[in-house]
Amino acid sequence: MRVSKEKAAENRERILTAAARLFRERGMAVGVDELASAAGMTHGSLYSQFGSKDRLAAEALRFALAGSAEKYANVETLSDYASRYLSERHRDAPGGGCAVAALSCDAPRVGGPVRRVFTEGLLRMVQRLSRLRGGKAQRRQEDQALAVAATLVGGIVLSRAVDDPELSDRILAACRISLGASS
Amino acid sequence: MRVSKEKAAENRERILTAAARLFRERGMAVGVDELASAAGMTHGSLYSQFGSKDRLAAEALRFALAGSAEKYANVETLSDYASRYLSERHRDAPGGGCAVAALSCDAPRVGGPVRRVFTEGLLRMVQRLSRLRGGKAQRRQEDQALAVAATLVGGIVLSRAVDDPELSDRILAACRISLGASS
DNA sequence: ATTATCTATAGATCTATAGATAATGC
DNA sequence: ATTATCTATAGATCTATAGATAATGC
Repeated sequence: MRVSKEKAAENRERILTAAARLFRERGMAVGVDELASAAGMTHGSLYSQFGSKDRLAAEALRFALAGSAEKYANVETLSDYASRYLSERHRDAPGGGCAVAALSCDAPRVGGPVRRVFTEGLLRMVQRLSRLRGGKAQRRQEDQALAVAATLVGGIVLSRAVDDPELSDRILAACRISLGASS
Repeated sequence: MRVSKEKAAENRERILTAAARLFRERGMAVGVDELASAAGMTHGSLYSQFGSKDRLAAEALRFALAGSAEKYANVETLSDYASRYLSERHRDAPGGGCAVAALSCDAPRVGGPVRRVFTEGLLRMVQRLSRLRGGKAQRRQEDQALAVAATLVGGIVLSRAVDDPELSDRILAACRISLGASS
């Protein structure tokens, strides 16, 4: 049964919202059927809108990255950025968190568009970080921002990976301190 | 057809060797059938030896981690460690490289034994790193080593994830410099 | 007429198990 | 007698497609 253009666009956004969460929580291992039912639809509909799981993943990733960029738009210092990024809160909510961190290990294993969008997302993050830095030469700033991004992503990824909560907290704290955040 | 105890142990090691490589290359997404055939066996045999895919994964991960620990045993400075860990060579050979980096995103999604072994592997890496550091208080040394490990893992993971070779090289170089390695 | 959605299903693949086979090790 | 391995298969799940349905938008 066909729905209105309006309604269809709304459905599309509901799919993207659900998919952005599920892909971040479970990586590419999430199934199309679950993606569809999480958005209250059947997978058939999802295929007629996106064509393939990969294309949906690429769009959902773009959607997720845009949301994160917005969240960090008003951060003014590297210390603030690190405090927020390397927080227990961020660690415990991967479905709403940084998609670069969530999909960093899946990215090399998937092809084409998803990887492209991933790379663009990382670059945006690095450019944001490099602007928080002091007034050195721009190329040098960006290089430093790349290393900062590695510490951020590595820190949150490892804090989620270990099965010892105390160690997990310690990882976050150590990375925050290493990046000059207060605690 | 039964084989000798000797031959069976040899087969077991061949399975572990193949599995350690495949799990690092493809994460938990690799299938039991492929694991078996990469070791020149059928999956039935693999099940009678390991019981489940998860148990095989845990053993293969332990095997992979032991191999990496050995590789870095004779490294004497953090600078050397970083130069080797964050090398193009390591990036381009995930199947033989650090299993902590290769499975860091899968770890939070798998349960029990695999995650346990992963955590132990990270701890061993951190202890190794903390001993390369100067003579500060031990706890503080370990905290710094945690941040160093995050930069190492984040750096190699991101360098593998992006689809731009030049950017990939830049990530590695920036992290090496950030950790005090020469180039 | 167009099209968003659903139903049904194909075809592949995945983990796991049961039972047969055949050589070892007692 | 034990057991490492293989064959065959169960049962679930996965991605994808074809065709029907029914409401929109012209």
